[in-house]
Amino acid sequence: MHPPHSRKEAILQTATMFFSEKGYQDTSMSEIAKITGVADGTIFYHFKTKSELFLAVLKNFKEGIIRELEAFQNMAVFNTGLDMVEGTVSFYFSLADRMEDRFLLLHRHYPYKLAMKNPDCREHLEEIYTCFIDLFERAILKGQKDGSIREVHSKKQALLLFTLVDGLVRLGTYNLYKAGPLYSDLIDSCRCMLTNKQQETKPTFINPQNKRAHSL
Amino acid sequence: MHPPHSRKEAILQTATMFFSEKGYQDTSMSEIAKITGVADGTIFYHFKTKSELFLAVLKNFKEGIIRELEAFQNMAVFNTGLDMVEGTVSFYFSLADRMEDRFLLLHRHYPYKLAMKNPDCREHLEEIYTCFIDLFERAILKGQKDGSIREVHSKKQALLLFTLVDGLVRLGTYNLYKAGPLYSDLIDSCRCMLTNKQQETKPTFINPQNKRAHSL
DNA sequence: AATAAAACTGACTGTGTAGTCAGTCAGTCA
DNA sequence: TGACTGACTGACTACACAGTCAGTTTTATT
Repeated sequence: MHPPHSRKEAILQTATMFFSEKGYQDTSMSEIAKITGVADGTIFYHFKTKSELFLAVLKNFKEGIIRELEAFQNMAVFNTGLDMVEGTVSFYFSLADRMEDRFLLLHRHYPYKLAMKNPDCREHLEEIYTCFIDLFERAILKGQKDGSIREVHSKKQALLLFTLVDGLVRLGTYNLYKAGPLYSDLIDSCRCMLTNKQQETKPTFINPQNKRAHSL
Repeated sequence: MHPPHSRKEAILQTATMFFSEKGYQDTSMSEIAKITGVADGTIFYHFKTKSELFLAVLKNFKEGIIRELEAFQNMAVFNTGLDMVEGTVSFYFSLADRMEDRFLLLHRHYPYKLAMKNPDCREHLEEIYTCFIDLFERAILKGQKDGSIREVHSKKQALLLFTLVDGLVRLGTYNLYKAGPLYSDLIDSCRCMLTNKQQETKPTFINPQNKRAHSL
C-alpha cells in the first residue's frame, strides 16, 4: 500500500502544496505535473479528474490529522479537565503552526462548496471537525467529572471552543491582524467560559505565529 | 453621483450576487453581462477589469455595512456595557442573516488573497473589520466604566469576541453544523468571559439561521 | 527471450474566458 | 442640419486549461 516513493505519492505531495497555497481554481494540472516532474498525462493515469485528486489530497490530510491527534492523546496527560482544555488549545495552535500550509485547505471555501455536492468530501470534512471537537468535548467531560469545569452542554461548548480557537488561527492566515499576542487572553477567556470561580491568569505555554500584520 | 437606475449600478448588483454566491473565479464576466441584460463590452466600459469590478463590489458592501452600523448605534440604547455586548452579538447575527449572501464575500479566501497585493482591497477589509471590532470594544469600555465588565484588555477581548461570533456565523454557512442552537450558549459564554461574578442564563433575544445541517 | 501488463508520455481537442476594438446609436448643442 | 460625445455593442483574439488517447517504455512473469 505504501511503495515508498511512487510517482503517485509525489503527485499527491505537489498537489497538496499547490491546492493549499494557491487554491483549487488557481492550480492547474499541468503546473502540478511540471513541478512534480512527470508528463501531464501521468496525473490523469493516477487520478481520473482534478477533483478526484483534490479528494485524495483532502483524505491524505485527514489521515495526517488523525495520526497527530492520536499521538497527542497517547502522549499528553493532564491533571484536570481544565488543564486538558488548555493543552488542547495549545495543541491546536501548534498543529496549525506546524501544518500551516495544509490548514489553509480548511480555511478556503472550495472544500465546503464541494462538500455540498460530493458526499465523500463532506465526510472527510466532518471527520476532521469531529476529531477536534470530540477532543475538546472529552476534555470538558473530564473536567466536569473532576470538578474543574462547570455544568455546561459539553458538545455545544466544545463547538464554541473550537470555533473560537480556529477563528483565531484563521485570523492569523488572513494577515489582517496578528493572532499570536492574543494567545494568553484566549486561554484566559476559555478558563472563564468553563469555570465558576474566579482565577488568576497563569503563565501560558507557547506563543505561535509571527506574521507581519497589524499590531494591537 | 447616483443616477437612480444606471446600467453601471445594475451591473454592480448582479456582480455582487455572483461574486458572493459563486465566488470570484467561478463567475464569468459574460455571465454577469447576460444576467444584467447588457452586452459583454458594456461591463468593460464601466469597469476596466474583472478585479476592478470586484473592488467596486467590495467597496459597495463596505459602505452598506457602515450604514447599518451607524443605524444600529443611533437606535440601540443599553443600560450596561454587558447588555451592549449582548446587543452587539445579536446585531451581528441578525446582520449576517439579513445580508447572508454578501457576508459570504468575507468568508471566502479570495478577498484576503487580493488584499496581499492590492492595498485598496486591504483597506476595505480592514475598515470592515475595524468597524465591527470597534463596536465590540466600545461596549467593553462602557461596561468597564459602569462595572458590568471586568478588567480585560478591551481591544484584545473585542477581537476575541468578534472572532467567536464571526466563526459561528461562518460555521453556519459551511453547512456542516447548525449554528443556530448555539446562540444562547454563545451569549452565556460571552457573559462569562467578561464578568467576574456568577450569573444565571437570561432569556435570549433572537435565534437566527435554520439551514439543514448536523444537529447536536 | 518472449509476453503481457502496468506505468507513462505529450501532442491534441474542445471549451471557456478576460479583455479589445471598430463601429452603432441616441442625445446635445451650435 | 451637422458635428460631437458618451454609452453601448458583439464579434473577435489570444490564451489557459481539463481531459483524451494512441503509442512508447518499464517492469514483472514464465
